[in-house]
Amino acid sequence: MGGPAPVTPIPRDFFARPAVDVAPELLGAVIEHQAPEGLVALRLTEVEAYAGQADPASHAYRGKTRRNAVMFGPPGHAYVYFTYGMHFCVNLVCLGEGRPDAVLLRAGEVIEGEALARARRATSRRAADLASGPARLCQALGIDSSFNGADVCTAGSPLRVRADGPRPGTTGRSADKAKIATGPRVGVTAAAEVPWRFWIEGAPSVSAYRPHGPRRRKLVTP
DNA sequence: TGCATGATGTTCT
DNA sequence: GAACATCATGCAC
Repeated sequence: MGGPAPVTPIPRDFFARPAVDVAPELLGAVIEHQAPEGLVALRLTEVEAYAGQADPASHAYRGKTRRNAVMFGPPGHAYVYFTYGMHFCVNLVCLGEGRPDAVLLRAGEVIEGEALARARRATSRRAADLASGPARLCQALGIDSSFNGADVCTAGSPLRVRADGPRPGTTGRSADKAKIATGPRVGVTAAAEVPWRFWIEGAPSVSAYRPHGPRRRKLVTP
């Protein structure tokens, strides 16, 4: 008795749809990681949809590989990948049944466990920067490759996603009332014209879109 | 305040 | 061998 409050994750059916439909509805939802050292929960403020094998920017575009195998599995699981030699990013698998849609979690605001999130991200001075970016979000939550394939729809799972219920006594910003904006995805060159990035208008944790120029390769003269 | 660049390793061609 | 769904830093103004 008197244990932690029961957690009701979002039902798996919610994810059994195209990522483009799921992504905007995930804004305002809460992802939380119950680690041995504590709990960190954050409200999602920025996501991107990746439309499986029809989307040139998707990791699943070229078919199933060892890395993206989780995307081809059942919906409601986490697809965690390692990139740029030092960062993790996390997606939530949608559709399923061999249709590898996914939603990339790009940013969120910490609503529980801020002390732990700050400890994990010593470089962040501002609270809004704790999970402002896909790799920062993973770092704040303590997500690494061991969470690849984790089920986020099970109450007992250390990593789960729940809808943001009404929160009496707070400002209660929710996706229902907040304005949702859309735009091009960040850091992808393929299908750059598709506005499949969704964020909560005005959320301080959302990083501004940087139309960064082409990355100049290191000039190597053999 | 804003941009240019190095760090660093896995994956795929 | 090259690309990569990035981040933090350093320097110019």
